[in-house]
Amino acid sequence: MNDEQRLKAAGLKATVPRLKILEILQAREGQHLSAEDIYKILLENQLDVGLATVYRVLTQFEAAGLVARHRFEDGHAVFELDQGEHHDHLVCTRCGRVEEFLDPVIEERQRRIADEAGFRITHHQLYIFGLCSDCQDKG
Amino acid sequence: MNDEQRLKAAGLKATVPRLKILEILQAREGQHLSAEDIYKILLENQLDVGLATVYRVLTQFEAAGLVARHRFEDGHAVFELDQGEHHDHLVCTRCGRVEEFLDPVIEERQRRIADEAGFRITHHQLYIFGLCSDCQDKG
DNA sequence: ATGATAAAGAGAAGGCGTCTCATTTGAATG
DNA sequence: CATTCAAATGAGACGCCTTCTCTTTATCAT
Ligand SMILES: [Mn+2]
Ligand SMILES: [Mn+2]
Ligand SMILES: [Zn+2]
Ligand SMILES: [Zn+2]
Repeated sequence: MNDEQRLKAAGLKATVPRLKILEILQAREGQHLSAEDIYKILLENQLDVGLATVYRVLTQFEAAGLVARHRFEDGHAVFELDQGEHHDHLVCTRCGRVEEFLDPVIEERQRRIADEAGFRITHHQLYIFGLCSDCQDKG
Repeated sequence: MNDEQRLKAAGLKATVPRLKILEILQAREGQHLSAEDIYKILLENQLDVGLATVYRVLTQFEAAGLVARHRFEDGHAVFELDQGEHHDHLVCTRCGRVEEFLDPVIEERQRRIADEAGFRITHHQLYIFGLCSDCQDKG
């Protein structure tokens, strides 16, 4: 399935901004990009896309399950492609380094906790903040 | 230890705004209040405190370990007294209901994950989002 | 190709939080 | 208790990320 088909499968028209943003996210898997980051990349590639469009498209992608939105410590959102395989994050509060992990035990426990509270889970966020090995040395 | 002593122990002068905000938080344990909420409560009590002061004090309280700051789904921060006993949250995305929980297994797993990645944990955030039992019925 | 409709671009507007600066307050001192 | 001065406050301006509004443009079914 190509990008155009992926968008249509999500109920979205295959427009130039959407295709380009999807392309950018695919080319940078593992990274966590802000809307502004993506906007700048578009401009660098001679693409006249409005910042508002970037925000709109990312929100639509999120609703369609194509991307995940995260709010690490500082408040402004970052995005990454959601390839079906969920993961959580370790974030260094000094240098911003991000490590990804997946712990089946934690995932299972969460389901159980929600179950006991009568909640039907839609999603969750687990961010572990701290200092990475490099930053522990640098004080 | 009374409130005045608690503030001084945290290296903060015992000022009227600080004492009142601490009092409000204590009177509403279990709730999660925004800066605006606290500001309104102060005004209702004939206390002329600026909103900027509320933000400043809450940030100082957070740094001193007196309160915990959370960012549930919508982005704006809420605060609660930090009584030493950490807990995490289940949040209903429809009605805003919040349930608190503490899972020793999850806590332990987090320490282990951080350890293996060489991170020194400072804190973490775990929010489970979904629909509470009431909201599942109402569609 | 044409038309109906969704989407985009530009910039204004919104909302939460922070900063600035003149004024007041706390608490240490005499 | 009066004095003193750094620390804290109040008011409002400001900043930043994000969303909204409105007109123009592009997509896609026919
Ligand atoms: Mn990630
Ligand atoms: Mn809580
Ligand atoms: Zn680091
Ligand atoms: Zn609910």
